[in-house]
Amino acid sequence: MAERLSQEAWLKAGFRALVAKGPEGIRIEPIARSLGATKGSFYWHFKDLAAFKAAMLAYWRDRSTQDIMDQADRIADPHERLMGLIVLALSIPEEVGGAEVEPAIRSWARSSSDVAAALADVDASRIAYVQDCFAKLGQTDGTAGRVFYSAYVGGEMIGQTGLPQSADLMHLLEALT
Amino acid sequence: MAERLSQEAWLKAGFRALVAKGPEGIRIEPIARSLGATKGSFYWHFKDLAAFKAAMLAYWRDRSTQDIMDQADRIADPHERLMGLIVLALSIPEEVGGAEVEPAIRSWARSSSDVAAALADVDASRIAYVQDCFAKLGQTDGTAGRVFYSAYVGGEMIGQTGLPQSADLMHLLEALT
DNA sequence: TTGATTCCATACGCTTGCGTATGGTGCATA
DNA sequence: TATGCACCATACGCAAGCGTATGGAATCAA
Repeated sequence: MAERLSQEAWLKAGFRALVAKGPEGIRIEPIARSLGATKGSFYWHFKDLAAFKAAMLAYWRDRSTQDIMDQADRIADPHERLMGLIVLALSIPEEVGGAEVEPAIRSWARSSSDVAAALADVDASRIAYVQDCFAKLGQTDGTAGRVFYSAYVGGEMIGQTGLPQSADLMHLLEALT
Repeated sequence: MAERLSQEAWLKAGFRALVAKGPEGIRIEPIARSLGATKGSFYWHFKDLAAFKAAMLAYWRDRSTQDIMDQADRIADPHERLMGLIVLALSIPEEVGGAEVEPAIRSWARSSSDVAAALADVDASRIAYVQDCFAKLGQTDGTAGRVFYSAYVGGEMIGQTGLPQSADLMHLLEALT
């Protein structure tokens, strides 16, 4: 733990703290200790705590929206695409904190309007994307996408993970089409 | 704001702080200021911060589980009961903080294992109750209850409130039966 | 080798909140 | 009216974290 640290190493440690302790866990000195470093390193890489949090948000946003949709876009059939979306969304790589990150960010959004705004954007674009898939399947009333995405988010929040959740979502997908 | 304060007044102020600022908003001195009082009053009514948080948790737990189910139990028809449950769950009285309290508690659970345990219990008993209603409607595979409750929780977290959310849940109820 | 640059540790002052100790005020009861 | 108790304010020491200032080690260039 004594080697040089990069910005990204700090950011990942920030997400680890966020997941483990919640938004109030994002504190400079405890994170520094978890890295075997001190504040000196932090203030070299980031201006202050606000800049660090903004960098975390940008880091998460870049990797959790467009990436997944780009992958899903390669699946032609809308029904298959929705099923693929479930798998993709539930298998977030561990390097950005795994599936626990998103509920943690959803918590964080409650105490930061910046995070709330970013999350609202992400939610809206995801819902639009899912709704578009449902529209191609003949569901035009506009509720199916929201309901399906709500079930996904709710499953995340009640601690359901992995196979059981994707099975439930598959079941819901059948019921909605 | 200069009159005598009760335990309940402190608890309600605690929930207001929780909703407004998140779990880290539950701090003695800021809450005291919001009440126009000082720590002296707090430490008369509560042993310390941990006891205060435990009291908040008990307060919420008592009012958000059994109460709603008792009311719903008075509706005989399972289908009508599920629809009534939606209305009841989405119209939490403002005196305990309104519909915002539950997402806030869900956030809080991420940083406190006590809260997480209480919330898991509440979720489990609600899912069991909803699933029982679905069972009476012929849904015996056990996923409908979880899916329906997930959609409810997800709608809460996405920031959907009031009429739109209940309309979506009604729609889902039709699709699942 | 020497100088410059990058990266980090240490030390300091400041603020905020926790918990305690102690004194004061108003209301009840005798 | 006097006395006791319930309720609260004030003041203190303590700990933790933020941001800054400054010096030192490592690395690369010239």
